[in-house]
Amino acid sequence: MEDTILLARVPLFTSLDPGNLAELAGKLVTRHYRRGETIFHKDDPGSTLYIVKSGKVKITTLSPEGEELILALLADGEFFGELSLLDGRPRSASAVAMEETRALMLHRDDLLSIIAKRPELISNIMIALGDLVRHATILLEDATFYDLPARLAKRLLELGERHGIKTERGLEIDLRLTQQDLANAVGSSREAVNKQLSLFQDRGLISNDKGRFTILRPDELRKRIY
Amino acid sequence: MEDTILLARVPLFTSLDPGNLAELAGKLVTRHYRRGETIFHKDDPGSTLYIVKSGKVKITTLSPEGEELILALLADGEFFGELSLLDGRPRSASAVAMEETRALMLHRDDLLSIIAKRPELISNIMIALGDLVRHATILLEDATFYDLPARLAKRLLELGERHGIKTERGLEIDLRLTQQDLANAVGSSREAVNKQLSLFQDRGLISNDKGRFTILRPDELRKRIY
DNA sequence: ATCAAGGTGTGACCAGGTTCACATTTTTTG
DNA sequence: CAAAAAATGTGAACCTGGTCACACCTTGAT
Repeated sequence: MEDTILLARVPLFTSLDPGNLAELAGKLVTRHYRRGETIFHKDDPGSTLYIVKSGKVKITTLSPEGEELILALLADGEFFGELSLLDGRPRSASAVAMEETRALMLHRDDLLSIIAKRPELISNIMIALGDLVRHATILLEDATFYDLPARLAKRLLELGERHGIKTERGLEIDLRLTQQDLANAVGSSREAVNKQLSLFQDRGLISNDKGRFTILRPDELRKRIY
Repeated sequence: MEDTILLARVPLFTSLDPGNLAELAGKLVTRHYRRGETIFHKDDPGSTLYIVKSGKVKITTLSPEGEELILALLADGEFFGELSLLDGRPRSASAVAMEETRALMLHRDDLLSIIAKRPELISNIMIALGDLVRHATILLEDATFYDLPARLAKRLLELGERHGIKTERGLEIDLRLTQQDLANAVGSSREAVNKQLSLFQDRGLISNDKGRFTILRPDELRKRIY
């Protein structure tokens, strides 16, 4: 079963052996989402964890006026929704499919029953929650300490590390991102991001082909961060 | 033992019975910190959780240029340092005593041995970590969506809820805060905060007596948030 | 009680970024 | 494939906050 292979690559489940993985895989259901479809809404109750099989998902919150803030961008092999599963509180953010997406759903009870068998899992879970705290803290630091060029450079580099594919030309970010998406990911306006991207492009630091960015000179981009 | 009484009020340990609490209390050591003393530094390794017995503690990070960002302000009965204890990674922020402070120290192994006896604790722990994620996310939303007057009003109201003492005049925040502290807590400059505080004061929303703020009209302050 | 260090109040100036307003191009979908 | 919807590029005007520069208070140490 291919799901077993996917699960084996999920950091949460590294400590499981093939038998556990197969058992776990047996409990999972795959769901499909269309481009733009909301997987769950902020403030909804929910106790499911999702593992992306294919496609891309953004984790977002909205301001009172409806502006979007992107907290994370996820691709296959990555998971989300763990927070509400673990602490039992409502969703802290929304999850939206950015393209046709398939995801495995894991329910709280199924996770708990695996934990009962393999308590070592708890340490992976702590690390996963810790990552959420640490990531959110870094985003906050970025927002308060850095100006737009720095934040944009930093975010592009992070996306390159997380979603990058090495090509002859550089590191291609394997996501289709609009300028509005990028603006929502750095907490700025679409226009300002457009102008800053043009500057980066003019200087040959990045290139863009129909929403796919390539980082041409990571070293130069990194210099813009301070 | 008075420590047992303190422990009983810590949310992490609500599910423990008096026997467990007494046993736990036996393992704890009290440490003293002077005003301004650093309890731990960001990026240090560390696996201790601290419970404030008396005094006030701020949790901070620094920008490359040395500007401070205050992530949280803690008073007695509150705990900090749980993140590194739980995920084993270095400290994600620093902790500094804002005044003469006493805190109980709990080591990872001691917590683990209690968990082994009372596994229900794990759910409290998940909630504690979840709170960290949710709090950091809200700070990020504030930073990206709200302007200075709104952030300042919001932070003052939050401090009132968390550290407030009801008096005849209003809700007094039981912390001595400089304008610089407040600026660091809302990600702004000391001067801008000074001016905005003056406006709030002129309109009778708050008052300040030697670093102790009182919220006189919470309803009016709340209106400034949008 | 004195003086240094730290905190506060305030104005002038400046800059990064927002908002608005379009023209143009690209992508999606019926 | 055509029309509609989204996304991009760019300039002008505005404005919130940051920085700088001081004067004036408080507070804390000795």
